[in-house]
Order: sequence, then C-alpha cells, then structure tokens
Amino acid sequence: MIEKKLLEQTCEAIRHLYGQEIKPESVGLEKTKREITGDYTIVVFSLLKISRKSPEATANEIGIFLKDKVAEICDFNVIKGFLNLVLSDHFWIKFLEKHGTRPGFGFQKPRHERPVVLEYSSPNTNKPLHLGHIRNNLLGFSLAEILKANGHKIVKVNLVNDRGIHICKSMLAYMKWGNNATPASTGMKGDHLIGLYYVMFNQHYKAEIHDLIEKGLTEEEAERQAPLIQEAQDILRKWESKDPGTFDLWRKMNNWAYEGFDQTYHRLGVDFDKIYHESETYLLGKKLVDEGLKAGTLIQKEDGSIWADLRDEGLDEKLLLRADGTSVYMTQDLGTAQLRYDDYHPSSMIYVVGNEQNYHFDVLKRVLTKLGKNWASHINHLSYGMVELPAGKMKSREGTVVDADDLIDEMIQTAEETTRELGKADELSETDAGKLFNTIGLGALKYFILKVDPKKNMLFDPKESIDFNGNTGPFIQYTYARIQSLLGKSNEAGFLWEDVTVSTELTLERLEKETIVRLYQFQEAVVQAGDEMSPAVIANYVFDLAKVFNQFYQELPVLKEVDKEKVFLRLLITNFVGETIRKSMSLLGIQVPLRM
RNA sequence: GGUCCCGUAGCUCAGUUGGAUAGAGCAACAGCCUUCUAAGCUGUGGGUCGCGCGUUCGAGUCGCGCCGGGAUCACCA
Repeated sequence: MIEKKLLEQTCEAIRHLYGQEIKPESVGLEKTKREITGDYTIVVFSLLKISRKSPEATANEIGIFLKDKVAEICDFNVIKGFLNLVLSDHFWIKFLEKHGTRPGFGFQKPRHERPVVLEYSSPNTNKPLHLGHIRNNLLGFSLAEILKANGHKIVKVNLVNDRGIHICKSMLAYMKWGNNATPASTGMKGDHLIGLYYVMFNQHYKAEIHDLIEKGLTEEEAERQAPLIQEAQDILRKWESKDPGTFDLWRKMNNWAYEGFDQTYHRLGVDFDKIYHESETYLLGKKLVDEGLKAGTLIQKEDGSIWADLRDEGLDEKLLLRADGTSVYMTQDLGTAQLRYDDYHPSSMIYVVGNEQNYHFDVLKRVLTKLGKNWASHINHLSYGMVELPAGKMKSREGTVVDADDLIDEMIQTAEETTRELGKADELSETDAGKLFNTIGLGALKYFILKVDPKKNMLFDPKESIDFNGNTGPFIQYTYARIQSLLGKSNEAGFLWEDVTVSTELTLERLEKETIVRLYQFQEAVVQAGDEMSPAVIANYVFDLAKVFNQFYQELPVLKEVDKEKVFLRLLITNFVGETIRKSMSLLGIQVPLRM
C-alpha cells in the first residue's frame, strides 16, 4: 500500500515538475539494496527523456517533491540515477504495532468462490513410493497450503493408477512365488511386499529374455515372446473381463498397497480430500472421444482407431482410442479431467506431475480444447524436475531407487543422533524426544526438497546433502525454538509488554529495521509463491528472515535493555518473527518445535 | 532429427517487472560460549553468470546462433 502511494506521488511529481502524464506502472520502483541507505528506490533513467536533465538532477527534484508530499518519507539520497527513499522509523513501528500480534498476517486476500482442484501424488499400486514421489507429495501439499493462504478453496485429489499391465506383473509373480504371503505373515508393509514381487517379475523376465536372445531371437522379439509377459497380458485380459479370481487378487493386493501408502502419507503429513481410481474412471474418456468423432473434430482411421490431428498446431497425431476400442493413457486423462470438472466446477485444475510428461499435458489441453471444453485453458501443469542421485539416475528396474520409507527412517535417525550428541534430548521424556526427532528429521527432508525451484532437476546426496547447519529446515526450526524460549523468559521476567506502547520518537537500529522490512515483505512472498506455484519462494524467504533474526538476536540485546520501550519493541519484533516463521513453515508443511 | 527444460564459486542452490560492487549454505582457514539455546554469530579466500553476437543509458535476466546436459516425440502409464 505504501508502494502504491509512492508510485502515485511520483506521477504527481512528474506532472508538477515536467508537465507530463505518466502511468504509475511505468515508474521503476523497487526495494533498495541492502547495503545502501533507503527502503525504496526509484530508478529515474527512463524518465530522462521527459525531464531533459541529468539523472542526478532528475532524481533530486523528484526526491524533494516526494519528501515534501509523502509523510512517511523522512529522507532521501541520490546515487547516479537511483533515488533512494528512506521511510521513517515511525512508519515501521506503526506497521509493527498494527500487525505484530495479529496471527493471520499475510492472509488478507479476498476469498475466491470456485475451488482449485489440485492433483498430486498419483502412485502406481505395484511398488512403494520413492524419492521422486516425495518431491511430488511435498510440492503438492505445500502448494495447497500456499493457495489456501491466498484465499483459494482447495480440493486435494489423488488419482491412483490401480490398473494396467504393471500391477498384473506383481500379481503374476505373487501367484507363482508368493506362497500366500501377506503383510501380516511377513511383517512387511503392503506396498513393499508388492514391490518385492514386481522386482521378482522383472528378474525372471530379464532371464527369459536373455535365454531367448541366446536362441537367436532379436531383443524386440524376445521381449514380446517371453512366457512371463504373455502370462501377465493374459491376466490383464482376465481382469478386463472381470474374471472373479483375478479380480479378487487384484483387489486384495491393491488394498495392501493402499495401507502402505497411507502410512507413508501420514508420516509425510500429506492428505487428500478425494481419491480417484483409474479403474473407476478409465472408461469415461471413451464417451468424450465418441462425441468428438461425431462432431467431426477427431478422425477415425481405417482400422477403426481414433486420433486427434494436431499437426496444424505444430504437434503430431495422437492416438485416443485403439482399434479394439480400448483406451490409452490420454483417453483416461480426458475422462478424469471431465469428471473433475463436473464434480467441482473449479476455477483451475492443477496437476503436480513430473516434467517428463510436459508433452502429455500440452496435448491434453489441446485435445480438450478441440473437443470444445473451454475450461481446458484453466489446466495448469506444475511440472517438476527429476531427483538425481550422485551415483546417477534412479531406475526402479535396476534397484537404484531411494525408498521413501527408508529415507524418512534415516532422516529421523540422523536427527536423533545429532540431537543426542548435542545433549538436547536429555531433559525430555521418551515420547517428547521421539516427537522432536520426527519434527527435525522430516523438517530437514522437506526443506531440502522444497527449497529448490520445482522446475529444475535436483541432486540428492543422502550422505552429504542432509545437513542440520546452514540453509536447512533445522536451522529455521532452531531459530523458532530460541524465539519461543526468549518469549517464555520475558513472561517469567514479568514484562507486561502488551501494556506498553512505543513512542514516536523511538529510533530503530539497523538490524531492527532490516528485520521489520523482511516481515513487511512476507505477504508479497506468499502471493508470489502462489503465482509461480513454487514453495521454493517461501523457503528461501523464511531462511533469509531466520538468518537476519539470528544476527539481530546475537547483536542486539532483547531483554537486557534498560529502556522499557526498547524491550517492548524487540519483543514485538521477536514475536512477529516467530509467528511468521511458524506460518511460513506451515505453508511448507513443516512443523516447528517449541524447543530443541 | 523436431519440441521443451536446464547451464551462476570446488559442491548444493538463490538472484524479484532488465538496474547499482552477482549472493547464501556446505567444504577450507581465523576468531566469538561467566551474558536471552554455539544446530548460532563474525571475518578471510574462492566468479569469463557455458560461448558469441544483438537489443539499450544499463543484460545473470530479453532476442538470435552455437556448445554441453536432461526430458520427450509409444496402440506404456
């Protein structure tokens, strides 16, 4: 709001000084760099054509006008073409008093009526979740929180890919070598048990291919003719014809997977409002395709298969329905999109899906548009990059994946070791200590993943990358814990700081002001994160805030000051920083401990 | 080959609608616990922002062309 005022008054200054009208948007207003005195900077280079004076003279004239007209500006300085405006301490202190104790700060945006449907996670039921899913789940959950903070209603949706050849492979291996094992009989998580058979299938399948190639077949022939894959396809056909035995096993094994997933989701702290199953929705797309064919927007080839012709849009033809009438991936996604639209009439539909499917979503939107769905333009793909390991890429078939549950265990264990080493768990009960290790371990993991720009591929080094010092979750949690301790101490010491008000003459020290300025910018960071669909904005913001506060904490006494107003002011800042850290971290799905 | 994404310090990453001397963390080295939690703070060293050309008062940021890495272009999902 102060920005708006500065922009308007700058226009006023130009009208007054040079007799020309310009638009507020065309004024170059930005935050002053940290090393330079000032809070806001107006870049005047673009105004030189109007002023017909040197950059320094122009900046000076505008500065004089603004200082005179805007009460909040107490001073200004000019460096080359940069007009640095200094806002008064009084302005910042008033801001602190107004917002410092209000818990909802940063969330004053108007509510939106229509919801946003946000799909994330979307697991396959034939193997457990891995590191890639963790990035997906954390991004999805965090984005939901950020959008909520921006006034949106959110429907979190999970689309479970519970049918197809992959689950049949696990089923086949189980029938052959499973010995009726169950999660209960083996003590394994259901999804891990199923994953075991998926790996088993691939091992035997690979061996069969190898043998067939020895016998003189080409690789392609071998892959197609191996008995195991043919048996798996047979199971798929039985499933599609609803063969009772196959269907029962399918249901049983899928339920194991769901139980396993639920545990992992619970540990990660993510949840869903609605779960769609592809087995229930995969037929719906066919109807859309039929309608498109009748309307003449789709084409049918001689063998009966149906296609969308996207060549005049720079893409290729895309198969939508096989010759035998069965559906493909795109068909299903058309159907689920329509279903989702009918269910919620959302203002937008967001899909959190890896960037390897960029093309798929491009095509999905175009086909829906072709089918006359004008809401297709409201589909957004939050495309995130792969998580790479130091050893190379993750390949599920080659066993070079990082299992989600293992990773979480490892993080919590490392947190425990480090915490005990520092002697911080000594005074805690077993349950409290356990909770703390959990909070720290998961905080480290979540922050590490979320601080990276989603669209970029990222490197995950389990040994070295997970640290508890520096730009990490635990560092921010630690800052919060110290703040809580400090506030507790202030209560013990009997500071009735809610009764005090700060006089207008009080001046801010550099670190106080820097901290307040960052708090002021918090709301903007939330909006930006929402627009860019990037929790990384929040993560990097809150680290910056915590870092500045640690300096503040180190250099400025908070409770030892004699001046009661100073104590009050610093407690106000401390409390405000604490609240902002808590809120920011909750937008990332990260908990903060009261002590650590 | 077509399309899309990425390339910033030894490593992992930030870098606001193009702005001032490109920033953090890790790692290395040197300091700071009798003082609100040292998972902290301060300091030092470390850069051809992949390369080139262009746009302009000004380019890590925008445009074009190269180089390098990745993804995708399936009757898999």
